[in-house]
Amino acid sequence: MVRTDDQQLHEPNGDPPSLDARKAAILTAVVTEYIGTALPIGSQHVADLPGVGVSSATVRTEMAALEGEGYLTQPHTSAGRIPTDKGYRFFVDHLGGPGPLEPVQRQQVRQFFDHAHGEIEEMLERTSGLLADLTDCTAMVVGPSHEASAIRSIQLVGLGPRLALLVVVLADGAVQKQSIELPEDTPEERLAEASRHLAAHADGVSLGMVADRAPATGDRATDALVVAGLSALLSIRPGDQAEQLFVGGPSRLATAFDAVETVRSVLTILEQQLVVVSLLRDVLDRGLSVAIGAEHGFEPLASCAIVVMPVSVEGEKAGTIGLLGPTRMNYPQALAAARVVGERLGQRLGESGNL
Amino acid sequence: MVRTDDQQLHEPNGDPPSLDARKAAILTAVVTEYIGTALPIGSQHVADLPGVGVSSATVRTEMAALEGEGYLTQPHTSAGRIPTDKGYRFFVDHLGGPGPLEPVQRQQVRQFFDHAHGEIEEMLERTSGLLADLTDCTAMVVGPSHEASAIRSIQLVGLGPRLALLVVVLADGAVQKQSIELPEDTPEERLAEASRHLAAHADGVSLGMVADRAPATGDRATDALVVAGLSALLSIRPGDQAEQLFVGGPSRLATAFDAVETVRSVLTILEQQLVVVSLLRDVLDRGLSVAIGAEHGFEPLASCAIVVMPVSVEGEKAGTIGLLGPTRMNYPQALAAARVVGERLGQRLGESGNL
DNA sequence: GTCAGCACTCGGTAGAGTGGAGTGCCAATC
DNA sequence: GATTGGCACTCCACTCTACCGAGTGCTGAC
Repeated sequence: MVRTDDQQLHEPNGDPPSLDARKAAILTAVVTEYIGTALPIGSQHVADLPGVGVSSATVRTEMAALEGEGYLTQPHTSAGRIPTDKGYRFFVDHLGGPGPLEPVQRQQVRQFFDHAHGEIEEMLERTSGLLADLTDCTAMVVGPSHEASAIRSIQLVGLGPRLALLVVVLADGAVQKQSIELPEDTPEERLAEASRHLAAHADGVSLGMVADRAPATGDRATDALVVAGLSALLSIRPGDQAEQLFVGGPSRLATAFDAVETVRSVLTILEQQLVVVSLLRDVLDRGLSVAIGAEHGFEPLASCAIVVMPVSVEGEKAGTIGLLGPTRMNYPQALAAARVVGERLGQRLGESGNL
Repeated sequence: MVRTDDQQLHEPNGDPPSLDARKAAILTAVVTEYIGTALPIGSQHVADLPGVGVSSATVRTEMAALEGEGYLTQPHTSAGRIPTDKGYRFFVDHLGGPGPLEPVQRQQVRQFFDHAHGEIEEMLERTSGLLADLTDCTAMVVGPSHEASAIRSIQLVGLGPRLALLVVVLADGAVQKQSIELPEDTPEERLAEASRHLAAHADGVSLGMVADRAPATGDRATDALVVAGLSALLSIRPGDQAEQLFVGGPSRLATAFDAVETVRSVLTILEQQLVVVSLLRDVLDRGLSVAIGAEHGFEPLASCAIVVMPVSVEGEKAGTIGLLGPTRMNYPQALAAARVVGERLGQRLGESGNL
């Protein structure tokens, strides 16, 4: 396992690979073919490929070596080779970044964002669908955290005799709300008055920075209302749950895996919003853009790979894009789609959101 | 297929069944057992059950008759019987309405609604999860249509130099929004002025009833803004899409079906919000609370059954609950859970929403 | 009408045989 | 010394067969 470090990686993995050109070419060929066919790749098959100018016997020798070094494995003797997680890792690390997208897909993305409009949540939801379409993977889109977004408007709206709604509009276009119970027969004016006080106190302040005490208003009943509003306001940002998750195309999982049990367990994970969001964050925090198999350290997803791509608006982090597929997913395509969609989404959020 | 009509059904099916008590008991036994085991049920197995006081030979005769009448079928000769859609239909029609829920589950529902609070959308989302937990089916919750809900507050909030957000608060606690492009350098006061005019025009009016023309304000720039706001307001209710759909526990599908292809196709359906919502409405419109197999006339879900339950607040329709599972789903349990959760949800919406 | 008994059917499983894809190794070649 | 064609070997996937057992339909007795 110990090996000399003769190569710089943009995604170091603790065990920097050192493969000569031919081994690299063969490994790449196996990965590419396996991604396409999902069938073990034999030496003859590789030798037949253009770019590999050696006989199958030579390929066999090299493949045996690659297996010894942990890049390839055999489902059984006398079968072809399939890549290990380490093999995929090498492949991904040597892609040289995400490639370009197919022209048709470029067009699809352009068209999508040209017609995207209106609500931010709806757009994020539809973006997850777009990504799923582009990549045939399940897509995850994490919306921007509203923690740092300034409050643009804050208002108490009466809904019934004992019920009001605190409505907060943020600078990024998000609207948050929280219901508040009222003492019987609170007059409309008192709601308006409390609204004004809350606005004076919190307008322009970022959601995460709102002080938990407001100056007194002079009227005791109004003060009570302001306190209630403030506590509702503070409850809007319950730590981690701030980010919304949109999952697109979960049905693709059933295409990717043929064991129904695998599908079930992965779907179960996807139902847990918090787990998914923190998993994505975790991968990003470790500086990875791809997590393959066991790399993300999350056992139930050991047969999956995850592609993550931060979405940023004018340099500021404004969300995350994720793609979930089998370890034999089409990495170049997934990375390209994630990059392009991420960029366009960031632009779009910048146009409309203004963080 | 033509048969005499000697029995009233609360869910007529075009071909009212007439089975003597013993046939009915045997059919019910087969359905119940098959729901539990997912294995074909043999005559011996049925004869062993308490309540069926005849020998397996007699059961065989009856089962052959039931098969002839289309209630049962055999996967192959020399296998036990499994119910047909018609068999399930008979079973469901003769349940005598949804039964009671298990005490543990009752407790679970009570606890859930005691702790439910805050945002309506979040509660509906979590309700779908609750239903999935209770029934082991995929749950669908359709939120109330906001068409008839009165506007309580309408406001234009400036987000950037060329962008504003129209925020509409409805009496049922829903908040709708739509972004509006502004002419360069629209002053805050003009937004406020336009907000006031919009409010005067639309406040108290139900979302579906807003007139598409507002009286002039006297100022041309403000008028333009009001017109823009009004058109945004009208675009908020794009016909069918008004209802929000929350899907809970799609992973249960992977438990229910062992063919990954079935799972994939059903998941694909669930991704199409519009299709699901109108499917549920369609079933309800036909006066059914259960649609089995081909009954809903939707080919891709031929191996599924759907349980629907309207949610009403003070007699007004305020949403729909749906359960999706295999035709061999546990109907009594599903119906019971749907009824109880539907009732509690209606109450809850009544408390907080005030339609 | 009910039931025990019986012959029959047919799916599922286990075991044997076969074909083929792919491997590892080796000796010949460049 | 690297490369390659040749060859023996392995082992999966598939087929065929036999067989067990669950379950059926039928029949004749009660």
